[in-house]
Amino acid sequence: MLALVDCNNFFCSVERVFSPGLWNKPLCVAGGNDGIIVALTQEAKDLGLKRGDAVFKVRELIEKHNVKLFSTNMPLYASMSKRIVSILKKSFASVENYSIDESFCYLDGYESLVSLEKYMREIVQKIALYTDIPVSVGIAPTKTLAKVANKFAKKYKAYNSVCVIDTEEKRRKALSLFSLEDVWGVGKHSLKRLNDYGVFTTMSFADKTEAWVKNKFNLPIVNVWKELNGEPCIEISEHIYKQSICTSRTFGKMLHAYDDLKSAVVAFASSSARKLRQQNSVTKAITVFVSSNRFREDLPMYINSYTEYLACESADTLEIVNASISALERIYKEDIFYKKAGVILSDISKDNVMEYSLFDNVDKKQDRKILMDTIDYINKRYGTQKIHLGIEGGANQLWIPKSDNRSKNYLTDINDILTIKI
DNA sequence: TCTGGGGTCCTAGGACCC
DNA sequence: TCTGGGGTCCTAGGACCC
Repeated sequence: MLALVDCNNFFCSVERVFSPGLWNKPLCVAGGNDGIIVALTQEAKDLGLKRGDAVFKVRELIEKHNVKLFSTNMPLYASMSKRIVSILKKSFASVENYSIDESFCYLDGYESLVSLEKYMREIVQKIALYTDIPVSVGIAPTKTLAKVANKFAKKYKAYNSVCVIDTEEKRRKALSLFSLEDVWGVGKHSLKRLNDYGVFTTMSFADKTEAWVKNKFNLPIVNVWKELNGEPCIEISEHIYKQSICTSRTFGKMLHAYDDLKSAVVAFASSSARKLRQQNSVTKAITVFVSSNRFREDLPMYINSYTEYLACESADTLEIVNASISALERIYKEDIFYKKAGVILSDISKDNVMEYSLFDNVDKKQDRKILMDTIDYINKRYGTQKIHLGIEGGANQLWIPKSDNRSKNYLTDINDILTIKI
């Protein structure tokens, strides 16, 4: 058995922790550039707002009902996420941190507990006590069934935050009430194909024979089918480090001049390099992509990318930045208004298996390593961007996305710590 | 005026080998 | 009419996830 612990409306709940007056009010969190809604509370959903709505299209609705709108504040959410994961890690031997707001806890060895359900409920209370974040728990023999159970725990108050699928009877009951499009791993495309074959409900899909499913679908859907029938197929995530690292932004305004675009790309490359070093990894491939505004039909459309390969692995900001500049030089075109760009690092491995080039000056490598460590140390201690490359530009970088409604960094910046008056 | 940012896994098909 | 048979590795792009 395993338990999926999932935070309710995570981004919104974190904002509410620091604005307690908002617990029963409608609130939304917008994505980068305050472009689209990425998270919203039940109260906001009840007003007709949806995840993915373009903010400018629903502005009227938001103002009419006095919906509180926040810009994304990832450092705040990441810090809160860490606190919740650390509570789980103290309670279970094996925890897989699946996403910023979800973790799988493996319950092998915990079966002897009088009641798993009761134990999980205590953890829910502990998380609420320590962090104020409401979470829901789904317990089942497979990840996909735990996802199903979790949805029930969220949807129906009577479960009191914890739902268990541990018998065949409960499994069949849950699947007959569960919408096929909500099944983990069934996307738009697969849903349509299933519908075309006359399969419209989760139960009828699970009740198909294995031969039928294998004959018509590829591995991912076959695995979903097995998991719905109680056979675990999705392993514990093996990757202890990311296999690709991306930093990309939609710009606050369109960029035209090469130098402006270059500052953005350099900043993204530099940020990706920092993330790379954080997980003690090195990269060999640096991809830069640029794009015009895909919604502007009156302007020329342009999307392109180029990948530079390093002679040998590196986590050195200067090397990665240089590679990204030469990639940008290959794809930059004049007469284009750029709206988005990004830098992707791939071909990543652990830095302890790093190769050195026969033609490299070893001293230089060591010096660079010390330089990077020092920069990371200073930026960690005194704030990101305290030390950065000159070509990233100053404080008025043109590419910086809009985020007018961003909350403070209550948990990660000493200057933003809340003052409580008693 | 304004339409996000980050990941993973799988597969088909090309390039290459004997 | 016939035009080998069998592999491996790599990559771009699709599908899906939060």
